[in-house]
Amino acid sequence: MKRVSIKDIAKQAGVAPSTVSFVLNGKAKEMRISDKVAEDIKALAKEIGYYPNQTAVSLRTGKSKIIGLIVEDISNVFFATLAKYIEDKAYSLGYRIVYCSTENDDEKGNELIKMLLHQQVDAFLITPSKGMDKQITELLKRGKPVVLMDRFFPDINVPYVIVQNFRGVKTGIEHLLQKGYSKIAFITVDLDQIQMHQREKGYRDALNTSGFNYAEKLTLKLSFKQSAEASVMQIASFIKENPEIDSVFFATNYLGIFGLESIKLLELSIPKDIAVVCFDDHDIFRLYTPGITIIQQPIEEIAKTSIELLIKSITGELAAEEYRVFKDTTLVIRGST
Amino acid sequence: MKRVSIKDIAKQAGVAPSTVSFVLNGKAKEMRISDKVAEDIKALAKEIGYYPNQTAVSLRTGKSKIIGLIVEDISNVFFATLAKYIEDKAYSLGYRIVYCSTENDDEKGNELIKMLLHQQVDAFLITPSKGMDKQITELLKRGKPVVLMDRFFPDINVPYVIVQNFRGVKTGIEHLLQKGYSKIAFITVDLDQIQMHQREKGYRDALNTSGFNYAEKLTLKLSFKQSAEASVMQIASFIKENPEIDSVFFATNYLGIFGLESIKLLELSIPKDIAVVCFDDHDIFRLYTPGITIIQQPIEEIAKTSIELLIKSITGELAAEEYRVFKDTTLVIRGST
DNA sequence: CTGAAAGCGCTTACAG
DNA sequence: CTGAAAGCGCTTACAG
Repeated sequence: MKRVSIKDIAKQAGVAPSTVSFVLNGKAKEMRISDKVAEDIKALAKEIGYYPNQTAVSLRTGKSKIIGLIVEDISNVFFATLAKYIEDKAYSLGYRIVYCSTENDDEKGNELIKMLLHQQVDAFLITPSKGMDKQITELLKRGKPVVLMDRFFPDINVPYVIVQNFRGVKTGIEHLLQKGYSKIAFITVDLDQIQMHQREKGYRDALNTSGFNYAEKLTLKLSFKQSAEASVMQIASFIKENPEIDSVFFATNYLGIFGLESIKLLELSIPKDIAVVCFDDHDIFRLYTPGITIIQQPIEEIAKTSIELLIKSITGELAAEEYRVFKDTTLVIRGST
Repeated sequence: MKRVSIKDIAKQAGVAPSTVSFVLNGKAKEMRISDKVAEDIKALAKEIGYYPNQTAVSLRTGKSKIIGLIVEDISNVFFATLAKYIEDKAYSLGYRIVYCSTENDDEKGNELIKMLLHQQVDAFLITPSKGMDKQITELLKRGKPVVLMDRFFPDINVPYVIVQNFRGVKTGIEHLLQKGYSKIAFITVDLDQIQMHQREKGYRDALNTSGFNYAEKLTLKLSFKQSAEASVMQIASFIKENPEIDSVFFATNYLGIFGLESIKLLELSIPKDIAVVCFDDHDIFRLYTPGITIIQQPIEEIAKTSIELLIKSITGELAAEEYRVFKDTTLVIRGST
């Protein structure tokens, strides 16, 4: 079964290939092709089951309709979920997605970007890791549309979609205050990232504007590099040393606490009467159920908006004011009534 | 910055484009092009940073070097992990991966296959759901290489890579017997799938060949369609009604038990002194730690072998004897010493 | 040993 | 209103 080409249709319809192309691309009116001819061609194309050869279109137009999705690790739930929503949205807009994982290896990321570039990828959707700034600048220099998700570089002028970190944390803290908790421990990591700073600011701000005093000693910054066990131990003794603590806010799920034993241990080291709120949902918090409060990231929205920005960027409709998009988080109380 | 084409190199090297093409495709010897010319061209290409336009190559050769990965849901851990390993392997072999999720919707799957087909995808890697048999037959009819993963259709003659279901379960049961457990409950679902039959057979066989009697009443088949709560209740009363039970073997993680509450409830309804073994690792079993035994599926091996078969199939080197590949499971005792 | 030419399937100025 | 022609960048018989 040979594939039908535009030529076959032209031959059968008794017109030139170009006429067929115009009709099928909706340029019949523009090219002032008679309605009858246009209708005939459309009917014939449908009957025959014609479908344009995307490769030929790509070669001719220089557009592949392929979006490169670069994440840290596609097997990670967060990125996989993101990928799912991106897939949905992109396919409905006529784009395909080619994915790859950098595994936080800048060299690999570099290599992948280079490859995708040569493979005629139209545009890029990236959740960048720290060292990818140069590569992204390079993409922009080459005129490739790029949208960053979940993270961003303040120094690079590129569209991004991230979460309302400040506001999200503030809502979570206010929720605790409303419930009558006021000695709120804030547990975070020592990463020098904008998101983390914003979250910490949300904590302070919520306390101060609510008339409670922000107490620096209730903030615990874990070293990102230490072992899961060390982190758990640190949290446990922190809580013991500050018996006034009535609640804990985890600023991130990237606390470096992995492995079921560590998580179990963490659970055991937090007394049952201490309320727990955490930013984003992850393994580490699966055990705190029911009653735990989650500041949930809107993965679906991040995905959809990112694709939308990217498409706009491809078609040149993206205004500079739209470059920065912040999505609101949702407060979810798990399993409670 | 304009892209360099084969023509540019030809011009600079003072030869014809075809000569450049031959050299760069390693056909210099075959075409008896002088070593000097060949070396010059290679050096020039490297210096200039030449990279072939894959779209043009695709159009000309009819090969896109794109593999379509069709799974049920890319956001699911199992499939996402599979995707990760497939990505690794495929990229190293010069293939890209376009993914899509069927969401167990046959119509959507149909649509996706059709689309990928038109988008010039070279070959397909599929974890098929029940209703995809016709679509897969259609692909084969069109001469597209296909490899199935994790599931298969006994009636369709297509390569597949699955797990040693029978042997895996047998190993798990024997493990329990060795530990001194002999009243082993077998909990499965009422799906009429080959895998499930093989697993049940593994259970019986292990008991019978070890000199213990297979007792049918210790097998519980849950309805796949009922709610998570109903399943948990059924399991709980099953265990209560059969107080001789000293251990439980879960035949699958697709028991329809989702949601943390249900899982917690399940955990509570299984007395601590009952040993638990389960086929494959999943949310549902995360809480049973430490001490739980997992019959782990080799996702990485499934992925790698599948790609290898697919590539062989593309190049026409796949012999019929290689069509069926069975991978061994691994017995993992979680968290115990 | 090497080059000129055709052609993959499409789009799009250009000429009637 | 419509068609002939060029060209996207490559590969591969074919001719010398």
